[in-house]
Amino acid sequence: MARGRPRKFDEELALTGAMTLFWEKGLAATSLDDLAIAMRMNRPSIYNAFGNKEAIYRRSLEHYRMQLEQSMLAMFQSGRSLQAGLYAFFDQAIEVYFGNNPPLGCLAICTAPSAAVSHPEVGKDLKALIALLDTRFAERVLKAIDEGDLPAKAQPKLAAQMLQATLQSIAVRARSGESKASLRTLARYSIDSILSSEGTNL
Amino acid sequence: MARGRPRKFDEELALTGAMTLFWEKGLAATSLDDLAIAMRMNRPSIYNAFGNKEAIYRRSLEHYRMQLEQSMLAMFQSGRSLQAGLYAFFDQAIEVYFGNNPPLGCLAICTAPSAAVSHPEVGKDLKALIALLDTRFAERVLKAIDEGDLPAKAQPKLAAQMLQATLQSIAVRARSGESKASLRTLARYSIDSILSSEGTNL
DNA sequence: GCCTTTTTGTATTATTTCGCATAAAATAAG
DNA sequence: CTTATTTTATGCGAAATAATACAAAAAGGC
Repeated sequence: MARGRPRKFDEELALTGAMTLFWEKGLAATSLDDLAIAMRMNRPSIYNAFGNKEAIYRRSLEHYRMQLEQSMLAMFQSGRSLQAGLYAFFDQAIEVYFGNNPPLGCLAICTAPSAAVSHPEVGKDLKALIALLDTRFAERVLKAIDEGDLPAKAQPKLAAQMLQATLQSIAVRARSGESKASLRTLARYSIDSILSSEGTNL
Repeated sequence: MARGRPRKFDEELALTGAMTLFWEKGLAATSLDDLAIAMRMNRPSIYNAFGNKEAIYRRSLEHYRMQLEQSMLAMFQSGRSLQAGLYAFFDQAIEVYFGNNPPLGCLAICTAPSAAVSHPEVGKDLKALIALLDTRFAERVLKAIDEGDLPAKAQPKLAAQMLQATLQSIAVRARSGESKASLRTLARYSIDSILSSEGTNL
């Protein structure tokens, strides 16, 4: 098989290029001409391979989500304590948010909400991504309870939502021009505060 | 004075119309044709009165900020306790975030980050708005310390940032399609958790 | 009543953008 | 070698978009 003319473009590379562009400009402000350059393809090939602009954006978001899940899995599986694991994960997230100049924050949180109303499917993708993070954080907190690091009365779902709120806020703040140092501080203090309130318990 | 031909449009009404449109579609996806209809003006008048699209967006954001400050001031000045005031403020914010169908969340948090890189002045506006909220929340927490409702070792700046993180997350979640009830619950639990961790103190 | 000033509204222009039509190129199958 | 299949690449065309030019309209100042 692999019948016709072979593809010239690298799908992985094309998606990465598209993702980078969307990350900077958002969905609406990115033109297909810009995408064609960034993906090293010409427009007809893009339509053929991926579909319209919304479809490319959603693929980029999916690509981003997969990288994020890898990162969370690393936090999970390393033998670190809950606190140490969260420190490491947030540090890594901050590195990603500041990986460009100027800092772009989080692709999903900083660009998807703007597009979510005009593009309901993007809204669903965003909702699913947020739900996924809630679940992953909650699983990690639950594990800490099972291992006796947190009291049984701790509330994993609430802690998870508060952790994600912290992450989202850091993403927006990074893109708005706040310093990396101040956000690292915010991350550590917030994690400590959330864990301590779970520990003492209201 | 008031020399030339009188203005036909209502500046307040025009700004409200522009704000509504930007709130739904964001900066990039909103065309000047759409704006002209929403503002009940024709394009040349818009350029004359407000300038280009970025300038209109920034004016809309300023308009939004003023409404937000009013809301925070109300929370401040009423005789309510810190917790009750925060409950009321977050309830009101959630009502705003769900005021349209579908819910649009927060104009600033949901649409400005996407535009912030291509429009650096919008980025500065966003940063200033976030800083303003940090300050206002911190002032309120400080007042609670002065009045003996929180121990002196509480950290107003951290609590303020965590409160704002909660607010921002609720804004994004509202726009992504989560239910109003779940976000009210999240608000209350988060406020309680933040205040309790300030009360006990790490 | 005339002049100045400011806004309005029609129209225009140049550019961008999306999406596709069409033919050539490149490969596998028979 | 011929045919079928898939992708590439040039380019087209219709629509949308931003921004401005220009004359008419509507007010105040003298």
